[in-house]
Amino acid sequence: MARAALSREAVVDLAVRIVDEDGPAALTLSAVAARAGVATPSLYKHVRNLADLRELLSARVLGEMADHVGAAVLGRSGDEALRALMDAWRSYVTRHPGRYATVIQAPVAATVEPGKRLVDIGLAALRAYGLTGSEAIHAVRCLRAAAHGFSVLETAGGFGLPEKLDDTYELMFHMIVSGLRAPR
Amino acid sequence: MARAALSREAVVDLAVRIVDEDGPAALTLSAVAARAGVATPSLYKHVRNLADLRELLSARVLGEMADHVGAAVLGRSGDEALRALMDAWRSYVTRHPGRYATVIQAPVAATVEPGKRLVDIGLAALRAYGLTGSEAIHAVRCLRAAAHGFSVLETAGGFGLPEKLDDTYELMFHMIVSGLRAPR
DNA sequence: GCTAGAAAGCTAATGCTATTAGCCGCAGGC
DNA sequence: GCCTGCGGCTAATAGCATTAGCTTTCTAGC
Repeated sequence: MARAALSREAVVDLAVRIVDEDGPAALTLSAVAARAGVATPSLYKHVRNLADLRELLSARVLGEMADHVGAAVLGRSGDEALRALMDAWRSYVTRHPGRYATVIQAPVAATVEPGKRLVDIGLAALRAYGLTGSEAIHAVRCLRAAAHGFSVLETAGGFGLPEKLDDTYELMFHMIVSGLRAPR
Repeated sequence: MARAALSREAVVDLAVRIVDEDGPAALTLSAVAARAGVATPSLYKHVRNLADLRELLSARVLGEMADHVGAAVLGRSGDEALRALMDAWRSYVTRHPGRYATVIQAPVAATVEPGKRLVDIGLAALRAYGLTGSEAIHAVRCLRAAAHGFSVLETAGGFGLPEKLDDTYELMFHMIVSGLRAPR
């Protein structure tokens, strides 16, 4: 191999920093090249094109989220596990809004693997609720929808009303738990 | 006035058609100009720049959504009103995924007015639940988070699992109603 | 130690995009 | 009938992604 100054992984690292610092709109190959101290076309030796980089970045971020959320749920069960899952999701998005925004507008292709992991983590968190098969899948989807919807609300500024988002979060969590407990 | 072939409104009309047909990424001033049968710089007579057009488009779409959702809720109350609100939100997004995707990645500035209207509609839909002041705001936020989260799930393909999204939707609605009824 | 080849960089060039500057013609008010 | 401004135009600039083809440099095999 020639000078291994750059690599596929290193390029994604730089992309992460860019979306962290300047938001997803700032993710251009020029910006990455500038940070790498390299001419723009050189990046094509590591990445197919900009769309490819975006996919790799999404996969990376979703993988990180799965790690973070998975670690939080580990060793807990019942309401506590559910709480840990939602809290972890929220805290990841709060800490890395730029990364999360990238994933949202991502193509689905590269994110299926970490996506499945997140589904499994959700299923594990819900184990104590005694949901079977499809019912569990629907519940996990609701968790995902709630977590995502709330995250967008929080990072977008939530209509700018003075009410505390923490309280909204509590209500949402209450809705989820009530819905899981109450018979249909 | 000279030939009023084009106008601010007409430009936004064309933008709507573009995101409908080719998605939000296809919204460029070139594309709009091509549809208008006009040179690209001519658009600057009607619109400040691309960002401005995106803002106008977001405002338009969110206004449409408020109309659609508002009409659905009108004359209903209780669970029925809530149901109508969520159904209308979902159906709008399903019918116009491109428009909705545009709003998501919008700046907040131009969307505050229709956003407030949507909040008011939500408050009206929840009137029968006897929520006071801040509690009602939190509930509306939860509705918005749920509707948005589910919409993204639905338009993005929802992990590709075989379970019917209609059933997920029912569970989510059940969660909301349970949470609103059950005491905290 | 030498050399062949590939990996990883480079420059040049193309084409698309937004955006600005400045020009021209027509319509309506005086 | 003239003047003004609106709404179009062309030309030009600059940033971006992407491709082609060249060069350098390291490494592996001998």
